[in-house]
Amino acid sequence: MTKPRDERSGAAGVDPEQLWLRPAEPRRGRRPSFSREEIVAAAVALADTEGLEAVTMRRVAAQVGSGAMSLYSYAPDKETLLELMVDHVSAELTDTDPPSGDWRADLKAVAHRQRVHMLRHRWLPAALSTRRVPGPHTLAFLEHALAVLRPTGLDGAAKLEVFAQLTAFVAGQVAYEVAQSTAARCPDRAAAEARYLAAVAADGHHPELAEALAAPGRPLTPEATFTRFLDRLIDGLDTG
Amino acid sequence: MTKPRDERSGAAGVDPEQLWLRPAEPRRGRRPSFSREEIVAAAVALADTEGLEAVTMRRVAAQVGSGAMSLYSYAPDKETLLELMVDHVSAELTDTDPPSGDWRADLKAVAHRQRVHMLRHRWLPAALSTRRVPGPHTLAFLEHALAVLRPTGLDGAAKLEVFAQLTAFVAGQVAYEVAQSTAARCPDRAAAEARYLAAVAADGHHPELAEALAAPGRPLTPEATFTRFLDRLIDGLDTG
DNA sequence: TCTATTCTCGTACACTGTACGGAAAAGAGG
DNA sequence: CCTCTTTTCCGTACAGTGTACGAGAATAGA
Repeated sequence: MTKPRDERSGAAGVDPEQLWLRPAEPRRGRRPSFSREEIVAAAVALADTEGLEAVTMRRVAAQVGSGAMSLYSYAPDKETLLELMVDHVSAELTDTDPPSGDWRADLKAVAHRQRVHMLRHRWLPAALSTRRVPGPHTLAFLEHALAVLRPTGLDGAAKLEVFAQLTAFVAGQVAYEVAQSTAARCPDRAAAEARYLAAVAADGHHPELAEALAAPGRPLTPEATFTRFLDRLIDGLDTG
Repeated sequence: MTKPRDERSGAAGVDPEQLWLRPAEPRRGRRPSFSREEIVAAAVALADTEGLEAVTMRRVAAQVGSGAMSLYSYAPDKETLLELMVDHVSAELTDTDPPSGDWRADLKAVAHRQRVHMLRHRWLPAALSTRRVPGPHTLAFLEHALAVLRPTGLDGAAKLEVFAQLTAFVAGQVAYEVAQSTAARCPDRAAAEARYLAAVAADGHHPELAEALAAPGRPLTPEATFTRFLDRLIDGLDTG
């Protein structure tokens, strides 16, 4: 990792006008051998199957059959490639029904779509955790969410805030859910952790933990927990 | 980055029993020149002032005045050092009053403490996003949270779930809040983004966005938004 | 003093993002 | 046709990463 970019430690990112409102075609010079779409799709495929840490410039390039440095003709840096990836998969969210009028139900549906979307692309919560400029597909989905929120009568800033916070909420829940499920996939690690917690509970200084581990209750499905939290959150939202 | 560890791609992490329940002292061989506490504190200081990406083995070592490889006598790898950092700062959360009996108020106080804690250590949301085994300080705070939840009558698994989800919620909100504030610190970037959004809004395909930007309403403070969401979440929680 | 054990840390290696610059390809103008 | 300009392609190089290895230093028990 090296960042000899001129940017000083403040914020990063590329001019969104140059990125998303591209000047179409320069019609001069060598024709590109690849498309941005193709490269971003390869990066997404890599992240989907092997995780975000497998997305390196060299591996993406190998996937599309180019040299590593060629990618820099399509995205100015890796950070931007990640932004493109996020917007690329957001295209899966843009086939939306018009709002039904019951904004709470519609908003819950929005959140559920986001959840299954993030579960399909498990790297999304991590990729969303840094600030990004919304691309066209993200904006299309935002447009839908704003339409859903229209009956609330909230003002502009409040509607945007609700959408952002809801997305952060879903990302947090999915990140936790994904962490849980990958931890459970490794039984000896899980067993070691259980032994450790049992040892802590047995030391006498953690009576509440001891009791919680002793009386576990029936196991909860992540989806049910998500739905319960989400319902509480949205049912309680003030209108106007 | 290289991970020639024997672990196969499944899960990572170190045996928590060996990590947290350490055998005290071996009383043989060369005496350690540093303490784990000292090293972890240096890493935390680095993360607090320069961000998580400044926490490299070499920089931490330089901070405590050792060679980079010496750190591996105190933590088996960087991942573990991060776990130690998380638990280290969690010590700031362990001076808790006993539950008042009003569990909703107590739980809101827990979340607010977590929020200011994460705002003090802005790298925490990112560090928490991967699965970690709770260390002693984290367990002490968990013990408090479980005590707070006692009046709810929830079973063990449900109480643990509520705590985990609440933590994920707070982390998500704080991550968003931090991203917002660092973006606002760079005025030309913010202006470029505003121009971009205005251009999108003006294209006629985003009427809701156009209206939201045109009627912004008065600006919201992050804390007020957090409180509103949190209250809705907790007031709506079912009891047992 | 010898030996076992532990910590210290210089060196080395595989890997990262990316600056640089030359070569290749394509259109425009002669 | 040749050039000029512009754009893409990509090999090479470099600074910086986590960490394996192993030689040396320090300490405790024999």
